[in-house]
Amino acid sequence: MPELPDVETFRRYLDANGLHQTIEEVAVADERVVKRASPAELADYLQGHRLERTYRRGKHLFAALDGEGWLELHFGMTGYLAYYRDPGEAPDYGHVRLAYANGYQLAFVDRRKLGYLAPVRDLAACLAELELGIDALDPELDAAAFRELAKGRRVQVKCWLMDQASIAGIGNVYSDEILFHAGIYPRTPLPDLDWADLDRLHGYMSNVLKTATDSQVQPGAMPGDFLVPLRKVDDAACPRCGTPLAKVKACGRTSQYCPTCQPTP
DNA sequence: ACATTGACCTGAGAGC
DNA sequence: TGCTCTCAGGTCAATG
Repeated sequence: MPELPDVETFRRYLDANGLHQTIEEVAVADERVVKRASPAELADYLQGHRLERTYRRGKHLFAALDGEGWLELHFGMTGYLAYYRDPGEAPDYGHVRLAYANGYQLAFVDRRKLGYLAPVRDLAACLAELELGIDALDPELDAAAFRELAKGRRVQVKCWLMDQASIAGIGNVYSDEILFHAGIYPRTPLPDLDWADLDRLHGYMSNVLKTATDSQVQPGAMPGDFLVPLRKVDDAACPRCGTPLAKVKACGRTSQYCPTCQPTP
């Protein structure tokens, strides 16, 4: 799940549920999802404090502690948050749990353990170290800035969209979605796109990411011309033209596309 | 520079 | 039913 729309949805979930309450206890069931600290250090870092506000850059989520410091949350491929009171509701694979003073728990759930939590003492330094580019939905990333970022790059367009150091937040699923709406074949070299192509791509990037976020990343709530709900459907047809969708490897990832709407150059 | 592959992890789903 | 195989929405390092 966790591309920009997913992480933005998690951010709103955390805003609605996990802020402004004192963390009484931190339980780490698997230390592999704790980075840059031992489980004891993380517990020490959080206990007695509150999370006060959130910040998201690309696929990375940060929660500010009261006083100094932040908590970083990265969701890997299978991570999400669960806030609950009844222990019977505790999800499987909740590798880290924050127990709040109000009796609720916030679990960091990650079946494959490719995500992590980490204490962050200096947010600016952390962002620099992660080498994250501008957030894909940052208002400053207008069409002109988008063209500027593409300048000089010779990668395939899908690789570029997924390059977190260039633009942060787009992964395999939403790069496919964006390229589908823009009518661009995923393996097209970036230099083959003209300004009109890049402007169109930029427009659909914003549009697709906002639309997916608005639908809270529920495939059933997305517009009828979205590919996301068709990802795991065998023999799916293009929602626009009915051509059977095809798959191709790009950037080492399986990419779904419509051979008619996204012709190979 | 760029593309590809394997590793990190582990479960879900397909095929036998 | 149970076993084996392949694949999965993210990154990173190593290799061509």
